Amino acid sequence: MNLRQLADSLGLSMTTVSRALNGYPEVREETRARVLAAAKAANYTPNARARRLATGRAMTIGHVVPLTGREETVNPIFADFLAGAGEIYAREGYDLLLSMVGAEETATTYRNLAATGSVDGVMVQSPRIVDDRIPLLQELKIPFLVHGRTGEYTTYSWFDVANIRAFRRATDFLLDLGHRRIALINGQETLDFAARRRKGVEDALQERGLPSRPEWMHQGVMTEQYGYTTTHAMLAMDPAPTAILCSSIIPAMGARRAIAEAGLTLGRDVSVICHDDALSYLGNDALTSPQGPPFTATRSPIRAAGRRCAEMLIALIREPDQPPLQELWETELTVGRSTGPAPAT
Amino acid sequence: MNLRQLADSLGLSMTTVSRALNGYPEVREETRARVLAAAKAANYTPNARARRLATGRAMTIGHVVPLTGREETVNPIFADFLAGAGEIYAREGYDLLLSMVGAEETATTYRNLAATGSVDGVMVQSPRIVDDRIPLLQELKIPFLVHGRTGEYTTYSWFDVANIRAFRRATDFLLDLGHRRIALINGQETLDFAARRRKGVEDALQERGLPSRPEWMHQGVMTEQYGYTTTHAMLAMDPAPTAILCSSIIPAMGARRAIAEAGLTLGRDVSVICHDDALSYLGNDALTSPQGPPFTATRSPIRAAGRRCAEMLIALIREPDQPPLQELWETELTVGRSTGPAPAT
DNA sequence: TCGCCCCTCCAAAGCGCTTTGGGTTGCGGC
DNA sequence: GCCGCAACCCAAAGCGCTTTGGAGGGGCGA
Repeated sequence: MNLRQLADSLGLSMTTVSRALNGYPEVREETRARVLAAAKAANYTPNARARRLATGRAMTIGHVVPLTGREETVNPIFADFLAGAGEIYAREGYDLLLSMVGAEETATTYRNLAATGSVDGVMVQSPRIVDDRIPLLQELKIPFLVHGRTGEYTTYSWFDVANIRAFRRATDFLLDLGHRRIALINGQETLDFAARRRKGVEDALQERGLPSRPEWMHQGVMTEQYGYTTTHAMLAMDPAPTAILCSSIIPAMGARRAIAEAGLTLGRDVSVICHDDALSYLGNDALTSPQGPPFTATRSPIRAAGRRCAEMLIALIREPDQPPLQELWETELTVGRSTGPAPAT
Repeated sequence: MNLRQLADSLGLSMTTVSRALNGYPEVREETRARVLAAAKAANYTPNARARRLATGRAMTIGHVVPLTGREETVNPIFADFLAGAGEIYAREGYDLLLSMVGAEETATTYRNLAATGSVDGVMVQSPRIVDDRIPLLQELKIPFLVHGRTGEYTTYSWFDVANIRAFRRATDFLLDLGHRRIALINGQETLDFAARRRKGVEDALQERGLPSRPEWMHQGVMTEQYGYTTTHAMLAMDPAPTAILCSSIIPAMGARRAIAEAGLTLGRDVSVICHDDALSYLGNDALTSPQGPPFTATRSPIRAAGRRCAEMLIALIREPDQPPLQELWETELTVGRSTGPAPAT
């Protein structure tokens, strides 16, 4: 069933039927009702391909998720981010076009999406400290929103969490507990968010006149194994750190494993704070444990971020000539069972 | 730059240019070369929207990922599965349309995708024991591949791993180690794969004349917390199980946490076997640990499954009238450090 | 030289929708 | 009775591509 057949069956023109269905005012309410009833009865849905061509809008948003590292690891936050964004897209009638490619191919991918016109806008994730995707997308004149930020960030739209403040606060929290030997297990510091987090840690240390010791400042792809091996190695040092900051709950779980394996107790012998994106299958809430959540964490639900990013991007698509939208969310420090006063030694 | 402009600039018709670009034989090689050179110089890429309308093919594949549980948890395997599938789609020129919706809305979503013609085929994931999506898609006459299987599974195309055999084998492994008190932390048993895994466990127990004790057979959404709370509760029982099978590495990590917290040693006091989908950020390989991988596991890389599923689905799209494709992969039992002989008691 | 065929290329007709630019009709005001 | 204006509705022109059904011209055999 297509528009022409529906129009013929109603004895109306395609124009009128189209207008009736799309809510235009030039059609009598009685006629509109007839059309809607017939469309429903015939189970008619406009062909999206034709509509996209006719309107020039793809009603589709592209997410290009970069795979990182040799193993092409998928950043685990991305599933929940997508779930959040997808909620909004579905509500607003947008489709989601997903493309997962190695970091080197992302530029080509964006270029292609723009050239073929298969999307109305794109989401940019995990920006690097220097990231050519942003000038590229500006050149391509395609609406985009950056989740995170980098470089000269007054010229484009972004959504970010206050990474420096979050990690500064977390470090202060450890310092206040008496910790002086503080380590960082960070994401890859070519990524902007990781660089910021490191700065937060260093700022806090510096303010108290403490050096940041290179042998305790680690960066890498944030897997569980990475957290494990790094912690394992650091615990063998003399002196060993008494507290560890982790850039994500996943390496934090690896750290926990290494600590347990070394016969130490988390939150007593070694403290751990991580950033918690509130991943749905790695919950860190207190629900099930009356003593509080397992990890002390800087918390910022990634799913909510996905929702907000989607809203902002859609706003940009609808009103392309507005000034850049920028939004910075604070994180929340939730105290859990993974931190405690620095051991006496 | 569109096709007409390119054709005009070359002094050729749109027909010829189109044919030259798409590799049709009715064009002289010299002309084709000229066209290709001009297209490249002008940075011409055909408009995908127009092409989709003209060809009637969407060159897009839909993935409808069901969110499960009250928290609308995203199954963690889905990111790596998508990464695998996306690799193949990119290679074959297909786009990936992603839709994440609650389990109740999946039917509507499929119906919509079919009606609007925005996809050429769809991937069905996490089939339930009775799943109305399969008859629905058959009725809609849209090519689909089921990742997993259910019901009368001769009539449609699917890809699955041998879940019964995998968990039967894992249970036998524990039994051979002397364990007699064996627990299962399973996924939701309305899902077909979870039901099969349970059957595998029960078959193995039954063969040795052992009962499967309901208080040790658990099912739920496979989060880390779920593994933790379930294990925590079981360890407080008298007698407590000496071995636990987990349906995924994520609850297994929760189990490990509960075991450590109870002052017990994994692989000595309590053994754990899990199914390992080889998630990229939760690696279980031996690379970094000479004593072997952390968990003994039935292993089946989900990313490879994604690749294979994509290949099969594309084959179905290209040749819709062929008999159903069906493929069953075996899992591999990798022995790690989480299992050991049953304790003496 | 003629006729046929093959090699190249082209005009035009879609694909199924939206949207522009009118046409008709009916009614109130003068 | 005529004009102007809403209120409704329509025909047709796209959107940018693919594809059908030729058309023209050169080479070859008769």
